Amino acid sequence: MAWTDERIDKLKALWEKGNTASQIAEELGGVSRNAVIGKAHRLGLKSRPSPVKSGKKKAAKPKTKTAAKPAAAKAKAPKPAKAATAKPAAPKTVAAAQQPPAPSQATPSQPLPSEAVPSTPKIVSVGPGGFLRQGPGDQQAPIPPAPPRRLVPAKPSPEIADKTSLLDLSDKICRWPIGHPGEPDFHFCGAPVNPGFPYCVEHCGRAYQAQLPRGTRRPPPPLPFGGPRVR
DNA sequence: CCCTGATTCGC
DNA sequence: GCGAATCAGG
Repeated sequence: MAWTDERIDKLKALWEKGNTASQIAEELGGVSRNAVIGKAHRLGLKSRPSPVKSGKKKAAKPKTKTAAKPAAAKAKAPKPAKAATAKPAAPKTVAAAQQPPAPSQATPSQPLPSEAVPSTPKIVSVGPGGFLRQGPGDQQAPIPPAPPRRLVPAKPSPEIADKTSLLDLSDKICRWPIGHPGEPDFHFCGAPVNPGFPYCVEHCGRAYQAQLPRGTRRPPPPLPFGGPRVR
């Protein structure tokens, strides 16, 4: 079974939705669990709670079907794994509560010019509402906003009459979740996004306002506010 | 044993 | 690129 665009799309959606590889495989049909996992990794999907992680070393697995060649020894070097070289783990949150990564020790043959360490490698700007905004290279909402547990916005928008499902998400529609994942009527706002943000104008206000530390909250920004420049 | 995802490596 | 085989933790 070939990995068509649609199948890949579904794989992504289901994977990120939290389905297990087995479930995804069954859903897609024609593929094994391993195929799903393999594809997921090739797609660069992030790993989800996996039982086996490693900090342990992996045992080598000599899987030579036709001919066993221990002598060859392959190029299968035991992965040093976390060598802790200059490899930023690419933190996803830009929240203020971010912790500095463990200081890597000096790399051999790479004398550091000095301790000149860029304090803010990422481009971050502040939007009118006081929330942080990310540069184009690093997309993703700062923090998934905690959606209202028991309160649902009266009526988000008429467009979602058909329920905006996970599969319907795009960068042009509001991703604000309505309801709780798992509920039969769980869906997303689906309204047109505030340009440059993952949510519509209304939900941008809610999402980012909620990010502000307690005590420093300021009155809700006058809506609509328009990110970079709305014209 | 079952499940899970991660990884390897022949194809 | 694909995925069976294998590994390894729960």
